[in-house]
Amino acid sequence: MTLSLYNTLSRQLEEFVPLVPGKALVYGCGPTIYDYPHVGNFRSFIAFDLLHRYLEWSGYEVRFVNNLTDVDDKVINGALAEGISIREFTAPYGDAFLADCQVLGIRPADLYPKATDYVEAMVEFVRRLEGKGLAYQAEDGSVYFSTSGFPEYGRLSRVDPEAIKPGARVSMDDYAKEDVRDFALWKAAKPEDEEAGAAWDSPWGRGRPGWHLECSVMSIAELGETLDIHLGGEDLIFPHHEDEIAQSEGATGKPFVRYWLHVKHLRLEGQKMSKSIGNTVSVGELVAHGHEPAAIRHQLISAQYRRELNFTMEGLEGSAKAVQRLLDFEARLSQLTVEEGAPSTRLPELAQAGLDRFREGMDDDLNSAEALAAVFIFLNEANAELDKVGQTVRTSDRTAALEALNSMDEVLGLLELAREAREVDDTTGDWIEEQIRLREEARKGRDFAAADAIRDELADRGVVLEDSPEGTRWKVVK
RNA sequence: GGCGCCGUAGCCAAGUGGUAAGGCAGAGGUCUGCAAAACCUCCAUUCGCCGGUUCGAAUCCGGCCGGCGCCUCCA
Repeated sequence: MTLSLYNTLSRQLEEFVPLVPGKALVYGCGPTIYDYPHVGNFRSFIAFDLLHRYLEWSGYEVRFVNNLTDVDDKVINGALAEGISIREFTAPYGDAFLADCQVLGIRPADLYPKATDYVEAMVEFVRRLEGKGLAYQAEDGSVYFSTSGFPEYGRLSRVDPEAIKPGARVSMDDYAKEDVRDFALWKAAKPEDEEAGAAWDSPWGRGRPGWHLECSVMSIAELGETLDIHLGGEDLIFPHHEDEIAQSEGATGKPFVRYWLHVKHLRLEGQKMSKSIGNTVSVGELVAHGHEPAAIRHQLISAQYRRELNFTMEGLEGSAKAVQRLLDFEARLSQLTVEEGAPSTRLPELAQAGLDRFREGMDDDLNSAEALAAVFIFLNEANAELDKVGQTVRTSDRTAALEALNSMDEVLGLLELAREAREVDDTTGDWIEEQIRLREEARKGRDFAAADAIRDELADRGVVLEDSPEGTRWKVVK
């Protein structure tokens, strides 16, 4: 089996065949940093991360570029409102995005290009389009893409070019362009743009790049004229990605992107999450309310990226339990007693079956729900096997089980986050061990009230004790 | 109006022609001083509704009902 991806361009599942064998060039449309990101945004970025991780897991050499859009209308308006430059205005939002990425265990991209660092290349790009007769400067001083020169326009979004006519939703009044479908490549600077530090010199006078142009130029600059995979939220299909294709292919004459993947928007408690409804929730807010990052990540990957997913607080509680269960399973495996001569178990066979099922799920257009199920089926069967065979197993059996679990987690990224959240410093660890010793003495003296008091006190601090024939274990719970 | 998606148990969610994964919640049991963890058993004869195709459909086709997205800044 090989990886299949649903390509928005063909509206079909296609086998992933990269341009250069063994390598994958991936571009993710990142956030416009005009505000703090919310969990809805992170459904997309975690989907990007799943692809990033899975490609690497599958042996591809991946170059992953995730841009930050730091100049557009919203950025400029925000900067003006605060009386600062766009650079000052966007900095905290860009930092917040990267910080939340780290909180959720998103593997860093190879590069996070900012649009404002590529303005020269953007100007060059527009000149290139001009040279091909695909760009014109209108009376308002802005430069537009000439859609009529690109017959393929509309192929991605399947919008009928003829259907886009001036009407209720698209007004021609505000524009000097020749055709409603034409879009700005370069916007002539207004006094406000100058004030916000969002204007650059160009052959067409002072101005700033158009939003769609930014992604085309950054992706081509960093990945080449044809890239393998371009990611984004479903809202970007039209017009953003449609326009990217038109510009890019218009300029280069080459296919721009081989696979277009779009992530479905997240719902929150059954409702669309949006700033206008006022129901957005940030990662930081969730964490502040005691929800651990691993649980947030779990819920965000509990459905495949292309399916509807309803993010709920109830679901988050369930996700936290599921994460704890993974952790308990790992702890159980780690604490097994190993002995070379121990009887063989079904562990290696179960581990292999789990990995196979996991791969099958992920190969099927990154079906993370299926991949997650594979992990839990393995967990259930391995636990049952261990209940049967007891505490002592062969070294190779334990290793097979642990390696399978951790291998799957290299893609899911849940255990690594959960472990991190439960780290305890040595002093605290020693204190906990001492409490356990005191409790053990009380138990031996059959003073269960004293023993339970110690256990309760630890529980209040998030430390749960588990008695077993091998002694008392402790764990941190979230 | 145009393009598109979805409707599976209390909740979340796989499965897209061969007789319903997984997670959470719930009930009973084993283990335990009691717990915790784990395991065992149970928890949708049924997949929005109605027709059709088929030996066979949650899966294909048609109709209806319901929910949602994009078309406008939005991951």
